[in-house]
Amino acid sequence: MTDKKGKILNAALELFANDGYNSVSTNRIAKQAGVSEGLIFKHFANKKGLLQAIMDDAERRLNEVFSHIVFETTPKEVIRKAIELPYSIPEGSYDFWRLQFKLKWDKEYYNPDKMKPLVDKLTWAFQQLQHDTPALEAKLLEQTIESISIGILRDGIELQIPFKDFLLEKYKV
Amino acid sequence: MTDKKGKILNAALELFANDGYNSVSTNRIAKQAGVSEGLIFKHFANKKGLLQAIMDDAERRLNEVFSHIVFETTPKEVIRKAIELPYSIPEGSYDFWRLQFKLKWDKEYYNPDKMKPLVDKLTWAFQQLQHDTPALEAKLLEQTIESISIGILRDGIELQIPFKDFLLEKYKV
DNA sequence: TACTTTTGTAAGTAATTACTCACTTTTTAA
DNA sequence: TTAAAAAGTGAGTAATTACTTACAAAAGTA
Repeated sequence: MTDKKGKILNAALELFANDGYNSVSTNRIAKQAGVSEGLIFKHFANKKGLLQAIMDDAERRLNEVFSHIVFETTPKEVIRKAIELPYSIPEGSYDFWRLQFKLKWDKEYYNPDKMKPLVDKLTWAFQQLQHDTPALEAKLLEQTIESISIGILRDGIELQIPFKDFLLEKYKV
Repeated sequence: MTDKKGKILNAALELFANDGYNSVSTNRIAKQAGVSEGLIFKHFANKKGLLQAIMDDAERRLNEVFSHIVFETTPKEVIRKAIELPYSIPEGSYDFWRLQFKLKWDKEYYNPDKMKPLVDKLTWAFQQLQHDTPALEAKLLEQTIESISIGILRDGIELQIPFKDFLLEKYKV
């Protein structure tokens, strides 16, 4: 039980995240995973299927992340947890999330509705707090959270730390 | 004087912006440009040199864009013009700017200092306006402007229109 | 004019690509 | 225990890749 399928997935994830899907050959994935190239095609129909397997995980993980916020009942807690979101990404999953953001530039995988549960909940929160344009406030905060996430995934968390308290104070949460 | 060099550059720009550098073959570029593949290598040392030629243009264009803001003398005008920046991107140059944002995920071309002139000027503006943490305010606004730009380049300007007045009002400019 | 340089082409090239196939080893289950 | 299924290998393959080269047309220049 050496879980070579898992080794392939991990190798592909790391390489795709760092160099991009098209820059990574199946040969390189096999070498990094320590398996024969043929095995990749036993477990996944083709190279795209390998990427798809990674992407299938993404929706699950994203909803898991959102669930902590969506089930929150007080508006201020919703906003606070949303701001804290990027800072709670485990370092071990940086590759995974960096790949997700990278693929947002890929027509095939870009889906603007992925963030909808978060935006909807934020809209609700700003509505509760009597904001004039809750939908715009929500979208703005979502974009800010995404920007911070991108900063963390690209340059590490240190540079983004000051933003946390700055935002918590700005939104008074 | 058919300017085949220009045709190559335009074809490469469009294809790189839409499909990504690594997904586009020199063969495809030549076909799109209506030239022989060999001519690409007469004008540009190699495929990377072709991308580099496009990138060389970027710094010039970015500084040109920033110059309108940097020479502004009143803080409110600086902030207002910064917010209006994404909305003034000419449609004809969407491919160009989309490629720039896409390449931010590429270690070879990512340079966090590219936005420094804008951030510096915004910091100055918030300082003039007596903000407690002008550097953080500036970085936040810069990120917002980037997010809006990305939204425009990816999905078109319509969805981002409401943000313009929303932000101008929020920043009271 | 003549000659040199630049611009252009078309047919190559070796290397790499995603993927297949014949085969062996290991695991599962009746 | 045994047979079938699954996991795994390594040597293929045709197509595509970035790039070269030999040569022709056009443009610049004396």
